[in-house]
Amino acid sequence: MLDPKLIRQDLAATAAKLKHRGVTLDIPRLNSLEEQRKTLQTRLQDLQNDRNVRSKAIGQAKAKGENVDPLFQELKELNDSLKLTEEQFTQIQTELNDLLARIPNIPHESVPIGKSEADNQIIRTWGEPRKFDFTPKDHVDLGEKIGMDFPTATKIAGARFVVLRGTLAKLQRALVQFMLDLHTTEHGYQEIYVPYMANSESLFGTGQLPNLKEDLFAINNDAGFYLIPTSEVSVTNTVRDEILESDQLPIKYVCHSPCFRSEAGSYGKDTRGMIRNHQFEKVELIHIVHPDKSYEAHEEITRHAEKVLQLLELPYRVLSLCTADLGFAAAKTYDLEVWLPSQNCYREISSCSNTEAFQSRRMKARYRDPETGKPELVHTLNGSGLAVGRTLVAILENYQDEKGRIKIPLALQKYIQADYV
RNA sequence: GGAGAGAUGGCUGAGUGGUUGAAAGCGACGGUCUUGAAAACCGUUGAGUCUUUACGGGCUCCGGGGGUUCGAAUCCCUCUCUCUCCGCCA
Repeated sequence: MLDPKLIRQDLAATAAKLKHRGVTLDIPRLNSLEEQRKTLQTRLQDLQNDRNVRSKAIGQAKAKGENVDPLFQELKELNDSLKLTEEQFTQIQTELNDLLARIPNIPHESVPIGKSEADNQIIRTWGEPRKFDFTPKDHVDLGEKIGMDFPTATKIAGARFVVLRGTLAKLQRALVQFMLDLHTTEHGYQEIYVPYMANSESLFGTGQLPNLKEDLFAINNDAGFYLIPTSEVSVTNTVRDEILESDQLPIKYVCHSPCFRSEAGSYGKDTRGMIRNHQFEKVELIHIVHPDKSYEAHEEITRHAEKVLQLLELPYRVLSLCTADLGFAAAKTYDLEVWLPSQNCYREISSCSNTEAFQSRRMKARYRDPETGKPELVHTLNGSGLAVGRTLVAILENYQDEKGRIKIPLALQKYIQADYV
């Protein structure tokens, strides 16, 4: 959520910045709603004040044993107009809030302006794509021979699921273990385990609701749970409605979880293999930081995700997403893209975003400023470190030999006692 | 699943219709005292929001939502959560 003050006081400039994201604000409507809100709220509060004062007077008069009947009559009339004003105010306020809740974050000034993903900016490239003296197979061809089973997954659940058996299942587990160990021992994260279902307040807090509801799996029960599309939802919401002491910051969590995405709207896209499944494993990095430190933290979290790829010796590049490609909550995002030989291109394997106060405002996640003693919004960041399913894909494809065997990366050999899968 | 008890400020905990945003204690902060510290004493100490250049003033909030009433932390309905006992169970 944007600061409502921007809508009130700086609407034109805000609209101009959002225009780069391809979002057009309905300025006349916002202005009109805001004007009505102000009028109604002032009127409502005056009426409430009037009611409070008079009601107190009744209490005092009664205590003295005076006749209070005339006072009753006045208040009954006042209450009628109060009720009416209250209804009008609530309606306008709801309308305005619904509108505000659907406005995405404002891109940071360092974000490249662009019209599509083609305008994303390459920040750096690491490693050299391997030269093959044979035609590299894709992860599906490689995987099917060693325990990657799509037909069985389809039977159990449907399309966009996978069954992994034997060493392949173990390889995925080794990747999780490796990433968690790296981030907890080398990068100073605290490991955290969280629910894989979340309520709508949490999904609203991180920005998946109301706009991105289509991407979620809803649980069909009274509690109104959703399966988490990323543990960012659960982990970031640990600080929802909290006022943290400033010495608690920064908070750095690492969390392994499955992620569930409906992939509505991506029909026909990456239908083959493990690239885009309804369920996948991810190790997520979360920072809760002082607002002055969030861009520093953004570089740090990105480096931490990169480190995983470096240790696995997987070639990758870092992109700064342009204004048109930014996610709803993000002010700035670096995507990490890993080299996939079968596709002869780089594919997203991590996304590291600074949401600034966008999520914390929705969540009321604050820290106490030691100078003023006042609560202020924290900044929140999230980054995949990494998407485990896609890392598995990258390893299969980059570490294959001519016979279709997969060499185990050096960094994983302490987790998996084999040279090859 | 059955029976019961609860949910109040950073914490403990009073408050069952009328100057109660809320006693008291603890904690925290500031001050006095002290060479310094402790103790003691005095004072301050919730959040959100609206309005205002500012000073200030107002409104809302006692788990969430709804209702009764001139007036609700207090009464009613409902939901959520917590605790105790029983049953079941990874």
